Amino acid sequence: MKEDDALQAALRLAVDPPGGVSIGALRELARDDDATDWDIATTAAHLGVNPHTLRYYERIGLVRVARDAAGHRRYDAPAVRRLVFLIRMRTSGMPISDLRQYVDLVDAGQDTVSERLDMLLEHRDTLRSQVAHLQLALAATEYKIATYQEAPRP
Amino acid sequence: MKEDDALQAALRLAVDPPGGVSIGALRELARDDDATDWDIATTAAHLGVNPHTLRYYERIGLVRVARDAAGHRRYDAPAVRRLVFLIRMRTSGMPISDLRQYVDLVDAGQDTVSERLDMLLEHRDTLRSQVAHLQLALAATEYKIATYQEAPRP
DNA sequence: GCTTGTGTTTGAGCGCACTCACACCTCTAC
DNA sequence: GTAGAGGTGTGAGTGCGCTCAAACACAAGC
Repeated sequence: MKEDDALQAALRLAVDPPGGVSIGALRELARDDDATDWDIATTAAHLGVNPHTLRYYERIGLVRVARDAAGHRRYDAPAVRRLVFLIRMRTSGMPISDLRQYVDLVDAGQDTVSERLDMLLEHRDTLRSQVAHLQLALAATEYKIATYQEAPRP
Repeated sequence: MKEDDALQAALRLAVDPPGGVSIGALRELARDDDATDWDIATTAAHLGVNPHTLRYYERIGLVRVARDAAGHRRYDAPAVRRLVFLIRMRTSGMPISDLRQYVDLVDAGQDTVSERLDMLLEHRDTLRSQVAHLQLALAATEYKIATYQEAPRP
């Protein structure tokens, strides 16, 4: 029981991150601005990815992107929102094949909602065990750091 | 001082993962049994990796492993402990090149302790921001799950 | 009008971390 | 003594997710 409290405390502390994701960018993205209309370089910069990656994602069918008169990509708010979601899933470990499957389900309409939900539930479980694994590694690393710091030669 | 107690507690508790690594195996590994003397298949099974991976790690110089009369690898407790450390670092995102560097420092003796410490500190920061990132993704996923679950068509 | 900058498509290339194929070896059990 | 399971070293192959190269198009500024 007090074991449990200590765990909670340890986890809460381990979670508190100096140097995480750019909050400003997230806020700006969440603003859901209907005036959003970015070129590929701007979009890539805001999302923190390579422009090549955005073209690649379009090429493999993860997003459809509008073009201007010159044939250049224009990213509006819905496109950016989808990309934010996709990139978040990707960078948290979901493979591209699953993302393909997911967007195919979305495109297939409302009757695929339960399948999508299943995918999300599964990804949630994956995320949870990833977090647990990383926290174990973090604790082990901190332990080793402590042994190095307290005794010059352990 | 209470830092230290918390660390001990965190370590002990963080080792207890819901849906994570095999506890039995960890306990067995932690037993630091001087009688440990496994063949490659047993070792791989306990560590949850492919035997090929263990040969690969040896090939690239991450570990040195003793042989029996037939030339077959025998993994004793120190070898297993090093592998546990290496695999933990790897599966928490440290690239092989960094592991190479780290073991080279270890092999170079005591005067490299501060460099090793720096590497560990850096990896700790990486781990912390990884955890933060995953928790953000987890929150986003749970939010989406909630929207799917509470309203049939959001 | 020509350079510079930014974009386009498509196919090819890359880096990482394994993972496998192959040819050979060495026990054990029958 | 021979089959079969499990090992060995080494070079090659694989899968993933980008990332780049090449050849071309347009638009603005000097």
